[in-house]
Amino acid sequence: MSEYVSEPSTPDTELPVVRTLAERVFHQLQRAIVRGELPPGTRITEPGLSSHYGISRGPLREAMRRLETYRLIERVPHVGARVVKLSMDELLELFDVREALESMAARLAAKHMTAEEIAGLREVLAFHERQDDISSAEAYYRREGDLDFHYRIVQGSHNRMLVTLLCDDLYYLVRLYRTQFSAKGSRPQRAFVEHHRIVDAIEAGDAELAELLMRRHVSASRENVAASYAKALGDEEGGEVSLSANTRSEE
Amino acid sequence: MSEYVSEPSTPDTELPVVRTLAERVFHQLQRAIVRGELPPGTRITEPGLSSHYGISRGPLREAMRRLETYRLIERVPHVGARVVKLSMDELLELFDVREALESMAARLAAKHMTAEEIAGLREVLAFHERQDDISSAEAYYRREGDLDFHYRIVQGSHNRMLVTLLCDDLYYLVRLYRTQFSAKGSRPQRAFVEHHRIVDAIEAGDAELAELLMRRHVSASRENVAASYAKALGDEEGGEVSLSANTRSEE
DNA sequence: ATTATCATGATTGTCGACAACATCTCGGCA
DNA sequence: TGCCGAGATGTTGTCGACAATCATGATAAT
Repeated sequence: MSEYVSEPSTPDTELPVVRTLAERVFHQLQRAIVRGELPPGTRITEPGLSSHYGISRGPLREAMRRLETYRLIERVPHVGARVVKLSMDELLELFDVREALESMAARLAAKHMTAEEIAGLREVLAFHERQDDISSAEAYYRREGDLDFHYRIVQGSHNRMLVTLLCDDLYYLVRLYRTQFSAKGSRPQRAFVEHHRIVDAIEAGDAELAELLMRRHVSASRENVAASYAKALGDEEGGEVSLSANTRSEE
Repeated sequence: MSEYVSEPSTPDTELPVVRTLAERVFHQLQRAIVRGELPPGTRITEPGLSSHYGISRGPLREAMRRLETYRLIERVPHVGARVVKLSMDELLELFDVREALESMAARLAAKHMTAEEIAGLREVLAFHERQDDISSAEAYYRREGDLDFHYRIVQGSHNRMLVTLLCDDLYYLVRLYRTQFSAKGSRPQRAFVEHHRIVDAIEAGDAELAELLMRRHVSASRENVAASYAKALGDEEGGEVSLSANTRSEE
């Protein structure tokens, strides 16, 4: 996990120099949650974690507060905190938000993206295709790369608020949903085609088209997830569907 | 300020029972910042505020963390915190984000809004018009009511994530921008017409139209602000434009 | 047997103090 | 005179302890 494939110069999230204990334990907890090491619904207790990480409750509370802002945990005053429990409804809601924000990002990217950024974007795409040809089973990297693709477009919007919202606030939630619902990438071919068309539109500076295509792209992903879920729900004859339904969010 | 006009049953933000010191001082600081009592760029020092509010630094730090997540203050490790400094660039970025999210909200509202919610929306509109006829100078209430209009549509989307993002996270930033740039409401007639058409589309269940109209509505507001700013900038012949330029964000 | 009440335990909220760090000031030196 | 560095000062980061609150389980009354 920590070793990336290191091909198209991974976005390199600036490797933030951790200057404080709270930051360090925050990143550790964040990774643990996103990876599923702390399953959803797990009760988070301050004395427990502070002793586990060997720090005081002060920095730990700060870390938990930051986790709360990322919506990775939920806190109730005087009661405690739990790792966020994900529902299919909320996943679909997240798709709607992404559809709105990422289509806007694509629109702005078509206007503001530099030639270098577009080149980097094509590089990512080419790498994905190679990766897919070689070992199609290695869905993990593809998924990460998928996020990379969207990540770069958002960056290309040159809208700092948009970047913060999508890449900082919602990014980890998306990743959590993927591990949650054990997304098995499917229909990669179609996704690749859509990706290429989006880049084409961006390169052509066609803001409206880029926006429309990104919108369809996210929407199609949403419908795919919803359909898979409905099918899984039908297979269990109205019974409760296990959380790790065979949904696909190839992004 | 604290007494509202109390006409169309103000959205009544559930009046959250403050269960902890940190929450209380958080709300106090939030109000102080949004109202401009703590001007932008003001240095926030923990000992100062903790003694001012008569509480310890612990709860105060928690309040400041929450303010940071609302982007009302900016913190740098080991250095300190300041009330956020607003630039015109960031205001325009915020408009782009709002355009994306609120148009999506209007789309969803057209699908999911109940008859009661639509009736409440019309009530707000009617109240605004009355208010406008009587005392057009009382821009403050109109502006608040304006936010109320958008607020209700977002609520009508029935998308909790969208509601949280717009009403909880970005709401206070929008209010801060308004006090910042001393928005003097203009072109209220046109805004009213646009508001009515949006409600019509929602009532008709026309999602695409509602989305398009809301998008134009926010976009027009954005362009209005940008134009006012450009004009003010021209009036000063390239000189530095005062922060409280005569921009209008009546939306 | 069921429900209400209360004691117990654990967890969160709050506090004050100490340590680490950054900034500012002032003196020395080229 | 201007620049650099050491010390002083204030702020933030961290810690441990105490108080307030909530969940749990046992006990007793109906």
